[in-house]
Amino acid sequence: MRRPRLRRSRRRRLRPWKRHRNHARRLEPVDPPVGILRRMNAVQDPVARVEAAVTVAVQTVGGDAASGINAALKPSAKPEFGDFQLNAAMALGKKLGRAPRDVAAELVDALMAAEHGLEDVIETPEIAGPGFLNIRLRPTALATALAGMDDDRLGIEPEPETHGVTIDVCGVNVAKQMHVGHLRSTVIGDTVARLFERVGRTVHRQNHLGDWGLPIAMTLHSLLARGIDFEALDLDTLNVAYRDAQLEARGDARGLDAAVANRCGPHRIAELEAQNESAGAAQAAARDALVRLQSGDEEMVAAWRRLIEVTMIEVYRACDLLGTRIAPDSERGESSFRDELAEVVDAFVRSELAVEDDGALVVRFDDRERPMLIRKRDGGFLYATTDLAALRYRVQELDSDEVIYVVDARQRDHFRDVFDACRKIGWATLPDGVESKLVHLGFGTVLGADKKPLKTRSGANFKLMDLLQAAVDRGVEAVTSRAEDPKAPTHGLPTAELEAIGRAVGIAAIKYADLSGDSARDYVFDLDRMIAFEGDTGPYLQYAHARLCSMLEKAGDDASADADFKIETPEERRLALLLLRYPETMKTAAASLEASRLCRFLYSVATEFSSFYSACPVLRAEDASIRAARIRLVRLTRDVLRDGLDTLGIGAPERM
RNA sequence: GCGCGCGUAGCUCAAUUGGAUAGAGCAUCGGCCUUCGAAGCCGAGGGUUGGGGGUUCGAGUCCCUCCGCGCGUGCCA
Repeated sequence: MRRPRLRRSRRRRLRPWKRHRNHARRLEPVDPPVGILRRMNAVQDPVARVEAAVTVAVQTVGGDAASGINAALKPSAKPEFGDFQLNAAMALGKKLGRAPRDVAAELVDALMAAEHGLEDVIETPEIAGPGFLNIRLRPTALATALAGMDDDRLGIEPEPETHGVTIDVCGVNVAKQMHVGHLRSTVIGDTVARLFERVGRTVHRQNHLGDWGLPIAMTLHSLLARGIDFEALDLDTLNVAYRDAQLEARGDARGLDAAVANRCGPHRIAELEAQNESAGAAQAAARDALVRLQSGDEEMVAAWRRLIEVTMIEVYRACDLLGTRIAPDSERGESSFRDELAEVVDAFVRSELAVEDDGALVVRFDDRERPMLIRKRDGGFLYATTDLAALRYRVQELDSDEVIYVVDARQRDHFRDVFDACRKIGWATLPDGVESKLVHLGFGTVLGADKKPLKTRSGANFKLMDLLQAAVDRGVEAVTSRAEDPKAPTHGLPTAELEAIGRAVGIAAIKYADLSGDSARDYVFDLDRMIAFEGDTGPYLQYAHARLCSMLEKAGDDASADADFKIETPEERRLALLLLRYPETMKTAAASLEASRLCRFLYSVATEFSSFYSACPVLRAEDASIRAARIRLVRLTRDVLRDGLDTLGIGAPERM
């Protein structure tokens, strides 16, 4: 059970380059086989041909000094600097002790050597500033490159990796409503899963339900004691029972100590004593209930199953509305590891990683004072114990070379402990020797306008469904009122259809706002801004997509023709160069677990398309070949936007 | 106390991991709809990147130091 624990907090961020260093490294073409593959690919793809030639040229000019030099082609900072830039000359110059501009000149010669055959692909690079190489693709090469990615996969080749990836998502607790704290785990977790799926990985979403232990037993006891009808049970009743059970069992030992110390009156002390006594009684009853549940008591087990069922109906209502692929096959709650906990502890004791301390069993680490507790003095297990069992299952049984926990950033220390312990005992190593990567993708808190964790006016947590409903209402309202305009493409659509579009718009607003920033940071939940439809929002992307669809619909059969691309105007060029970066953007976003990269990319596509749209007539283009070429560019843009939004888990209506 | 993290335009965020004049959106101001969807486009103003020092051809980014803020920190999850 992962309590989101919404407490006061403001800003928290891990530096991406620290957090994801391992991911970034994985992308670099360090192995010779990858280099060869790239060069084979290069036959078709002009950009890949240039990249391959650059690698060779840097080797040729740098010799031994070339190792460790970044020979990657980067998109130019500005259009004046060409399409791509190579910054290797400066670093190489430093290493060789030579003037960077001289090195740059040699790089140009090596790059344009006849053996690479690049004369038809790029113009002769220009040397700028301290030694930047500015590279410009010839228009025909650009057209060839675009055609190369215009297929079902949009240029994204599936990764050959056969191990799976496991992603811990959602983190719901049985008998409790989903609230804001679950939004991010669900949205970010599902999108990261989609990113991996999009690049061809096998993904296991795991919903680690808090469905076991004393809190659940307390709730069951409370419900049964009150003779609640389990058939008619709903989540609200359940929620109240959960809260009451917690309060009942809590007591106030600290208050009592304080009262005695402060010489409070006998009446106050007696009151607190009574409260503690009843708390003790409630705890004893809960323990008794837990024992019955653990021993398989029929009534208790049936009630427990019903508890989960009632909770999950609501969970899937939210997950479905959010458009996630989180379903019952993702469920693997704490209860499913209950029989492994003693053995997990034994394993740590046997390997002498766990030692007794003040009656408890702890695992110690060399580099930190705080130990990790895996068994309480009273013999009970802790969440770390369950997490260790679950982690072993995820690596070993689900065969994962990467396990990602999408959980509140404040649990960072906890996961560091669990991961290190898991590695120490050897459970992070797969049978084939591959070391599984264990990652905590910690996210920041959702704040209210007052910069404090988002709460209702009465101080309670916002129910997730209420939040979503508010966004959906706004979306439906906006779409409906716009459809009243006789000129609007949505004018006259049936109400049900307008509502479906409005729902997609409202949900897009919330999801995009959650995904488009650095996930580790807190953000302010401001529905007005999210749904403003202006600027960097989900609805803006949907709008661009709807316009593209609208043009293609008007183009009729011409939309499906594969005319040759013709890239001539600056707007066409900027859009084309951007689209070419789609495959790489997707791979980087997946490897770095940063959906925000894909968001930023899609936003650029939408704005570049808008500029192209106002500058370049498409359907009304006078020249037939230009018209056909632009229609195909529009189609490719639409496909990328649709595919990208789908990967984010955001719906893309054809009209809005 | 110790540990982890954060500080960029009035506000919300970027900056491709050390590259060119720190970029977007919102807000403000000025242009653009009888013509492919104006939920849009084009343009303007707005910055001592918390302060100081260092490393080098080059620092928002790396190192040191100070200031401010947040989170975590042994028997809850």
